[in-house]
Amino acid sequence: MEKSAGDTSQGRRRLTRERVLAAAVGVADAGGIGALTIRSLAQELGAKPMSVYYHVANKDAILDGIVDVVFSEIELPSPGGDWRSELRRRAASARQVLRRHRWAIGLMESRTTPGPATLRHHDAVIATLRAAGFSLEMTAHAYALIDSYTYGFALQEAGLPFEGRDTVAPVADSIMERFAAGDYPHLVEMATGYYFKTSYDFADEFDFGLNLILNGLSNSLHAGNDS
Amino acid sequence: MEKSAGDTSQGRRRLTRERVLAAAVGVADAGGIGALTIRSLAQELGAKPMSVYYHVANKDAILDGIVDVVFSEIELPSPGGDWRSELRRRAASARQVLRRHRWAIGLMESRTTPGPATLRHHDAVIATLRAAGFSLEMTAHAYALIDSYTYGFALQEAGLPFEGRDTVAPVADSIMERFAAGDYPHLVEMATGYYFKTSYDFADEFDFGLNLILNGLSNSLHAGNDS
DNA sequence: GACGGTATCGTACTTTGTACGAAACTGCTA
DNA sequence: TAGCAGTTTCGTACAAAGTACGATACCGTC
Repeated sequence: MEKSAGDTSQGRRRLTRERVLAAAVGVADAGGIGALTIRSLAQELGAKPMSVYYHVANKDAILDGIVDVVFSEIELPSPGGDWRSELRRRAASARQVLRRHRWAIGLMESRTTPGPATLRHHDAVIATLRAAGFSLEMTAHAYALIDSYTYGFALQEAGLPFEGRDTVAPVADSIMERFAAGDYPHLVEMATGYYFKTSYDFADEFDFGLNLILNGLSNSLHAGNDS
Repeated sequence: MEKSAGDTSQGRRRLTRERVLAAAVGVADAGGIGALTIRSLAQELGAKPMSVYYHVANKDAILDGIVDVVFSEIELPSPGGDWRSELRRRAASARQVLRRHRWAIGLMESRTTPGPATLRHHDAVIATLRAAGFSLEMTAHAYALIDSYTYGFALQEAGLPFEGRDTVAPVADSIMERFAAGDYPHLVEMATGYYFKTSYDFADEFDFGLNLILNGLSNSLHAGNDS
């Protein structure tokens, strides 16, 4: 009749909202968002399904919660430093985090109640832009632009059937079969002539676009106009 | 004993994959993707649940299918015309379509098997870039950039708790309560000083970013280098 | 050692996807 | 016209998942 010993795999100590959310992130990371059920979550926590409901209102609250957890993992830009490198750093961090938690980007659409980490994140980005000298209007423009690009890139990455270098080729063949009819000639050209080269990694595209955007914003900033 | 008369609301004629998918889009548009169940879909079609399974393998196939339907609604750019206006047109169309079907953007993450309309769409964009004189490498860059921005913008729009002008103010108050503590000062500054003005419409941000991107790409094209 | 709040859990109901096979329908041939 | 072979629709039933409700176990305090 020992107390709090002999756990299966996970810790058996008291549940908390934080532990619940952390476990939920773990389950989603491991098996996709579809694998995240109250029952699987409870098992991960070494508890019974209904126990998690003491710490979380319902599954929607869990989804809101883990989105906020994901945001909390993104490095914040600091309004003091050079705005371009700060924003570059946070964009790179955001992309890495969203890569680590592929399911997150698909969740962001449906969650309209941002958590504290999410708000803090947005606040820091706006602060950085304002400190750099952007007007309110230009800050809105820049903010929408940068975030759209960052999350959009992550969205595309999440939809790719392969990941990184070397995993492209195996997938290529099965995909190419569907193109046998000769439709989509330009897609085929890009695929065979560029994408399917083993040296290609879609992730490398990120920097090109980000640089172009930051350069454009820098010009707008110094020119002082908005278009 | 009349034949094929006296329907309730929807047509009672034979089901087809197309009708099933169209009805699915309708249900999702009306009540969100969460409202799309086999049973609700069957009711919309004036049929019984199991009947749809003759035309569609399972629910996942329906999700794949309606994503492709959404893509089919986006205007294609034509490789002949001015590439900037062509891409602007298709970007605007894409945004409108994704606004009409808010649920679609959240679905794109999980669907890794693109349908014919999706492939045709991508093919047309690539064709336009190639026709404009972009190299394979630059086409890849431009493509990733433009699409990331377009879909990312739609993703952000979908997550907004309000829509368009005039609907901002009502939501503003309830949101502001959460900021009472004084955290997020820059977010508050943007909100009160800019976003919550009744003249503000987030949708207007789209053109600014798109112009900046197209200008940047145009420069890269004429300069002939990649960075 | 009794007690009141805190935390966990057992049971059971509802919703949803869908397997399985039967029934209804359709066009065609004898 | 009757029968037949697909083709299409549907009835029944079960498993997985969210969660309401109330009971039980735990835990620090007097």
